[in-house]
Amino acid sequence: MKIATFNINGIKARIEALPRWLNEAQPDVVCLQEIKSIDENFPRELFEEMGYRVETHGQKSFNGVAILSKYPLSDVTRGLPGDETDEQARWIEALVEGPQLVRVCGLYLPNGNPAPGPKYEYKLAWMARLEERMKALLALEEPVIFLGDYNVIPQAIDAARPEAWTEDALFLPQTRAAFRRMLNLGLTEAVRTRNPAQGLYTFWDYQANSWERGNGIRIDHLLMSPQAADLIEETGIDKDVRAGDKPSDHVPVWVRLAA
DNA sequence: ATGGTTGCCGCGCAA
Repeated sequence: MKIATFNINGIKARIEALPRWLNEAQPDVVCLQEIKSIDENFPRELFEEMGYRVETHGQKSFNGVAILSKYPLSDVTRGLPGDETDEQARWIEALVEGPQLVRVCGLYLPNGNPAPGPKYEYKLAWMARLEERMKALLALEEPVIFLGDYNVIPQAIDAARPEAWTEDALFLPQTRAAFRRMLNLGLTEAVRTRNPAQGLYTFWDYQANSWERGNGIRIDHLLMSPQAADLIEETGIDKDVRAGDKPSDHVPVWVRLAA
């Protein structure tokens, strides 16, 4: 079972690139971020015709997350618990009823810039709520994957030019400490645990020829519960997608599980 | 490089 995360930066803008990648990569489950669409405008039929179930948690213009799955989805939850006043669509959770029962939590963690400021405070508060949700689901001792755009550069080796990010909300010490706390709950970061190499990136800014210059960062992650980590067979970053026609600024990241 | 680019039912903002 192949499970992926992909920040598409707008479903309308990716109406060709996303199906193209789905046909090539054949993932069973995909968590999408930044669909930038309300539920009613999401082209669900397009993906249903490709054999996917579709669950969305949309928002007008900004944010918005979704899950595509070749297997039935149940127990769908929209919105990260812990703050009833939070209106931003950044969290969707579902139980995938495949050969393995796996819970997937698709997340779009706030960017947080500029820092310091209210946006950074919101990011840190959101990360605290995420940690609480992780604790609650880890207590079930079942396969769970928390995957998406974390907007966190975990270490200096996760940026081509780490010195350019020292004041950025994606790389500030408080941000990295909050991410480290999540790993310390007992979660395994799928890509890094399988590949310690430098130069693994998942995002290249549209600006300043970042892609051509190799100026990337690694901010899209899959965090696995112990029961999910035990099933990992392979991980990957579909870097070539960034060189395709009308690409997102992020590329897909995936894990293949046993069975 | 105080710029640069992309997407959003835009009229600036978020990334």
